[in-house]
Amino acid sequence: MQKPTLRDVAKAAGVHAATASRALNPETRVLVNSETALRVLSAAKSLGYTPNPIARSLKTAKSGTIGVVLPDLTNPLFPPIVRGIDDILGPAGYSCFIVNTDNDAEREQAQIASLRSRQVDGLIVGTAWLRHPLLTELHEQGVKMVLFNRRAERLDVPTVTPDDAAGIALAVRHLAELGHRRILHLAGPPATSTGTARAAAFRDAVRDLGLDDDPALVAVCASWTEEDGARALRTALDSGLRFTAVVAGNDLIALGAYDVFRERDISCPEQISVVGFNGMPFIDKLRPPLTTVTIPHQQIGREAARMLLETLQDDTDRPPRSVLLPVALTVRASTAPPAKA
Amino acid sequence: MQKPTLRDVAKAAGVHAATASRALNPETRVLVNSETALRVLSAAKSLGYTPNPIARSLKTAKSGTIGVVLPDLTNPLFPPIVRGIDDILGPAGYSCFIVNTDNDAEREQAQIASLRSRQVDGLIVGTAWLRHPLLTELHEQGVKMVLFNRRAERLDVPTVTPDDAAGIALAVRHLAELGHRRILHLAGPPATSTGTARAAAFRDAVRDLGLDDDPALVAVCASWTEEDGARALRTALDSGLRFTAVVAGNDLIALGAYDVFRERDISCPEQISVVGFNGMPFIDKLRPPLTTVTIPHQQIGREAARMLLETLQDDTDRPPRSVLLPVALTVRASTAPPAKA
DNA sequence: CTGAAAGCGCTAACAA
DNA sequence: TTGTTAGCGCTTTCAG
Repeated sequence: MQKPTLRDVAKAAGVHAATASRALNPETRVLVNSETALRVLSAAKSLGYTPNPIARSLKTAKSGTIGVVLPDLTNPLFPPIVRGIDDILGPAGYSCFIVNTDNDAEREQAQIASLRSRQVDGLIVGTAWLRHPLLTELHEQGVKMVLFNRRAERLDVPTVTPDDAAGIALAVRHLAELGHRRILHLAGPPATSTGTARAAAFRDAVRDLGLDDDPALVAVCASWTEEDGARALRTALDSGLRFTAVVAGNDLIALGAYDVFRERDISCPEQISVVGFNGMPFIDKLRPPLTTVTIPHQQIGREAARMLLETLQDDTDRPPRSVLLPVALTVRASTAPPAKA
Repeated sequence: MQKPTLRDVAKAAGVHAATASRALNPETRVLVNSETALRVLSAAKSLGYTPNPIARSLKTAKSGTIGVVLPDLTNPLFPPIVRGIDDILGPAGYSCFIVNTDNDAEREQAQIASLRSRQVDGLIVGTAWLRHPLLTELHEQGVKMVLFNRRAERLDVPTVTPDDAAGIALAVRHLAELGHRRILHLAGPPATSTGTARAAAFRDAVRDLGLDDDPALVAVCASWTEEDGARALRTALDSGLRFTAVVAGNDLIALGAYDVFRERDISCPEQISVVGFNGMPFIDKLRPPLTTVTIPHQQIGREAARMLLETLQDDTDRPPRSVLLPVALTVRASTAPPAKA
């Protein structure tokens, strides 16, 4: 037995396919006699009819699918965000394609091309660079999109990010209150908004609190990874720079710091304190449990999804609003007062 | 300017749409004069033509999409598997929809229904229960699927799992060699193949090695979570049961054990050793770093994807083969010789 | 080897 | 309020 089609339902209800279509679609149901509609609905139910979204898409030029563009799903930051996205998009009738760019521009281009060829209705993008020609071009072509986590310059699209500045301020204040005066910032790549925003916020906080404002106390990591975090910290240590605490650009960089501590027999927090950023799952179980700035992962996903839905809904090109989500400092055992020198 | 269609390409190449279609499709290209084909190809390239998979799907009744069914993407076990799946399916021209069931039968049914309505060509399922009426029914309806991680009874579909028995044997032998004789197994739910297989393997290993074979030394967890792992361990401890080591059904259960150790000031590995299962990301950074049975996550995904592709290819209902992937014991600091009593 | 024609399942004018 | 008609973009017989 074949899967029943709209025509089968129509025949069973004794109406034309068009009428059945109208009756089945909540939007257009008002156009149809309610008795007829009921007849169609019950016919559909008894046949076990489910509409074929492919056929609908072909007609309407809307696929009911969304592309989610990530650097790497394997980064524990993203799964909760993806869940958040799905929590909103699923009930709204959309499904997601997830692609990984591995921070590679070419791969990103290919992946997004593939998404577009699948006729996704919109994009939720977590891979933005400050300068991002590809995204700019897509936006100019009218591709609907929302950015999350990172922003892009000169790209007027809705954006959902954690409150980077507030988070860093919390971290620095916490360390200052513990008595630290020389704090190293392991900054993320300056090509990302999160990298620059957090670094800027760090300098601001240091000045506001009257701590040692030494430019050497900002070390830049080439990527948001353990490896590059470790590398930057090693360089700082080797240069003879003195500091008693580290504010890492994110949790992975903080993990890189942990690796260096182990290599060099530095005890944390006794010799050096560390604060992370993001509140990745399971970092409460590390050795030592990581003090970090917790961001609302799921909520970032939900908010981004909601904004995309809005964007898809009204065609009015009203100025995109952007959202800063509140963060909180979660104090654990990786921070303590500095050792009395 | 509109996106170019096949007809545009055909017109530009001075041929009929049908010919263009044949030329563009590698499968049918042989049917067409190679000069003509070249003309079509170059026309396509210069117009920037990309085929519309929706239209193709409508005609061919194949969507080029696959459904991936997980308990919860947020469980760190799954992202690497999903990457593995994608690594194979992407280049083969497929895209994935990922759904989360949250171990809820109703939700699973709804999610799979949604996948089917999107006309997915096949399913890669990581949520199998030993008795799984829904999957059985789908299989009877001819839905193509591959199971991974967990198996289902009386369901003749290809399956990719880690070698549970070998892994548990490695874990038990390791502990035995350290000198442990009374080992507690925190078993996963017996409704899952992994739960029963690992528990059975545990009893076998204990007997083979001549360790204390006390039935009380297998405690069953209600789910594969930290909470239920902790709960089971607390009960065992409260009952006065004596043991010097724990083989956890998986890493999350092992994490639950860690929580109990902290609650009760039990030091690991000095008082109790622990071995996990799965080799989740980041467990090397726990306190203490977890000794665990490492499974080849990405490879599980890749293998499952490959098997699904095979299944989709030949319609011959040849008996499904199943694959056991090799595992390895990764020894870290959560295991040590038992304290001299 | 290529063209003509039909149709996948649905929706959106337009007419009645 | 309902039916008629046409067509989304592609593939696939069937002729030629």
